[in-house]
Amino acid sequence: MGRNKELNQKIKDERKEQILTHALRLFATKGLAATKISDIASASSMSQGLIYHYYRSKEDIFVELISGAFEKINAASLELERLPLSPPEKIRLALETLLQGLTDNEDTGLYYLLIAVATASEAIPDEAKKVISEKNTAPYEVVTRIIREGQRDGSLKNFDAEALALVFWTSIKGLAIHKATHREKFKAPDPEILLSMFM
Amino acid sequence: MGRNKELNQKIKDERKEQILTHALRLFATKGLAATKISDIASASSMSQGLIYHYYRSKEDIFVELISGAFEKINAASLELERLPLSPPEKIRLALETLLQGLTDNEDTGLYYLLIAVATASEAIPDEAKKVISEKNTAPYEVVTRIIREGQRDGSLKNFDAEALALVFWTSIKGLAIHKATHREKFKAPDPEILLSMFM
DNA sequence: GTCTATATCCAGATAGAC
DNA sequence: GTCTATCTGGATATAGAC
Repeated sequence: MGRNKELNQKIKDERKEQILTHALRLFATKGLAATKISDIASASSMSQGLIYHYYRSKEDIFVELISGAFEKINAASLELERLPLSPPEKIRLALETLLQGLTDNEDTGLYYLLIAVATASEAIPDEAKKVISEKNTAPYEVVTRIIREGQRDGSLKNFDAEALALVFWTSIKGLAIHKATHREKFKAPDPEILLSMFM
Repeated sequence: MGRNKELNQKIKDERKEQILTHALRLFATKGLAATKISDIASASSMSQGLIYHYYRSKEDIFVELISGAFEKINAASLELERLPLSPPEKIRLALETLLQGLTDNEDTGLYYLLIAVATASEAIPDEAKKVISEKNTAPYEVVTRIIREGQRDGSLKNFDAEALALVFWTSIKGLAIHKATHREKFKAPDPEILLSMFM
């Protein structure tokens, strides 16, 4: 009996994962309001009603995705900060990884797109707004700290650190958005271009 | 009678302009699907039904705005190109003007935001997609040409010109999107930061 | 030209059979 | 757990009075 419960739970989790994967793509490319539950259902090869067996509402799915996106990005940011690398090396690694993620068509790109689209829109659930306002600052702060450190030892340019961090992230988001429409045609720019703002 | 007709036409045009102004702000901040006709109506201080006296549908308004946005931006791009300035001066002027427009809360910023949001979303009318695919490339091409010219005379850095133009515009759009959520708190970065990618 | 009232449609969410 | 059928609400768009 305990075994069955465990197995059922696992199946349930997989189902939820499946829904999330397809919802991510749809929300990121069409937005929350324009994505219908039936879109998510048919993308996930299940009936429209079945979605409600796993999630209470469309907004629930959206909020879970937003939370997950920030968790991943924030975890990656903190991980980057703790690597045994010099500030310029950290910035270079971050840019290379992010740009590579965009060209490789990884979910990463979709997460950035989702966040970009979500932060840009006022038409999102209050809970999503709360998540954004709570978790959106961490990546900016991490990059700001790395830049400050590099400026202290003279290895990074002396622009205002917060402004540089802002440009860092908004450039990535801008590229993610551009990629959304140009899918196969999209070619990420040479990381050296963006790097030249920092070093 | 001719006079009356003229006057009526003028009033009608003003009404339409009024609707467009408010629709621009709403579409740019909430997106097409999440913006209700009643939102536009109440923002424009008129009844919901009256909108249909001026426009056939919500999508019509959207398409007209998108077209107008591209016309303005494309005209500004071509104008920039024809100014009697050196390539680095043109790039500098463009960045300064664009960033200034963002901080000054001008409609310009909303136009960029609208375009960024619209190009990012698949959930827009087919006619809007057509307009985008036809008119979106001009600003990229103008910037590419300016960069090439600057590279020939050695006044601009030798990165791939198209990649540079891509970063130019996606950075601006990324900042426009960021500004959308941070309204009053938003402070545009020093143009020199972005400029350091070019010269 | 402008409003109010309403027809129509469509999407979110629920109920209940299997 | 999954489906089909249905309820319900809300938004687009229209009709008709003033």
